Amino acid sequence: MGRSPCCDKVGLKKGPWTPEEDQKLLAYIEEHGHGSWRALPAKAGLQRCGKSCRLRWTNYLRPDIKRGKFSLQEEQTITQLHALLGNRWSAIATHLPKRTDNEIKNHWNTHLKKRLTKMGIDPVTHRPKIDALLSNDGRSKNSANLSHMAQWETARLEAEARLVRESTLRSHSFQQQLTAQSYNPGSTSAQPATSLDVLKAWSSGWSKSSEANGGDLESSTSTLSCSENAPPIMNYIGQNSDPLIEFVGTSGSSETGIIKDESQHEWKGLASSSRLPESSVSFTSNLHEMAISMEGTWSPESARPNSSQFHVGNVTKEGFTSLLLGDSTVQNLSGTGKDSENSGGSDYYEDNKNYWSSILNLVNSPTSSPIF
DNA sequence: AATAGGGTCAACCGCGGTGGC
DNA sequence: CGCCACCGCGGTTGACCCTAT
Repeated sequence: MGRSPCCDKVGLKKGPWTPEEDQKLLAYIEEHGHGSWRALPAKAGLQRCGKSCRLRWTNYLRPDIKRGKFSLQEEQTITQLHALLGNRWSAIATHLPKRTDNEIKNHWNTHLKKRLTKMGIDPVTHRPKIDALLSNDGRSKNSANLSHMAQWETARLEAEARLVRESTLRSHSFQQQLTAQSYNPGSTSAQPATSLDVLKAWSSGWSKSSEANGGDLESSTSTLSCSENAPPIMNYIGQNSDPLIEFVGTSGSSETGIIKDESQHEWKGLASSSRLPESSVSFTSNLHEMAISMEGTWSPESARPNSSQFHVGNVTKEGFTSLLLGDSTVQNLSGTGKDSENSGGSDYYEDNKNYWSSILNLVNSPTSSPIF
């Protein structure tokens, strides 16, 4: 096809860069800019392919790169954004100034992911791995989950479509801003920006509609009628008689668990066949891109003492992050008296709301990417 | 001191998206 | 409209480093 031969060309060097090569590349870019990466190596006198030069520049030589250990703040940011965006490292990197996507990806894979795993949290979904602890019959548990998922996805689509309509009516100016960002040309970070703004809009839209409707939305199947306090995302949990907690991050990778894959397929199928208004379709698409869903099953058993190493059922996502970062004060959360039948109650919702609020704060932060 | 095993991270690979022709 | 060249992204690899034995 039209793919460039790149490094397959004979005579081109591969492997680690020497200081001399670095110097050549630096000197050339400082003087001329990189221009066309493909043409650069010849002009700079390098026996490398353009791709290799670009990578070396963006991941190592660029002057605005911060190297060294990640701070706790950075780790928290990565964890939260990963919960939100999945493996979209470039999008995550836009919120960590001076860090490259490659560096963040490596740090996640070698440190943060392992820490989460050790804590019994699925690093893909950012939810506790409680199924195995709760059930001696993992298969039946999984199929129970799957059967719930179709319901959740249907309800979610309905809810989102409704929110779209409300949001459109309520905030025309917001829509203009959203549209402008969606079509921001040449910016690879535009998509996450849009998605996160959608989250913000959704959150605010919900609180308004909640006030207007007394928290009771029209659809009998809607999951938006369950909690007075929770933001809409949180409302996807708890409609069922089972309190639910599951975070399914839509990442670019395909090797994740059965539940996540099934969820995505369900979603796509429903989205393609649903009769949403045009604007809703794009909005919904963005929401899906936003990579947040919550489904699956959770049982009060998980909140009982001795049910697991820590009371995962009560640990909020904020708690996960803090646990990950060794925040003992939040660790205590998991051990407090929330192991009753009220596990899925207001404290639970409040904690989860806090988690997502922290993400929203994160993306709203002035130190974040200028796209916000 | 030698070495095996695990961890880390820079670099590569291959794919998808996009724009020009 | 289709082809091609290019760029950027995410996944993977492998060389190097560190630590335990």
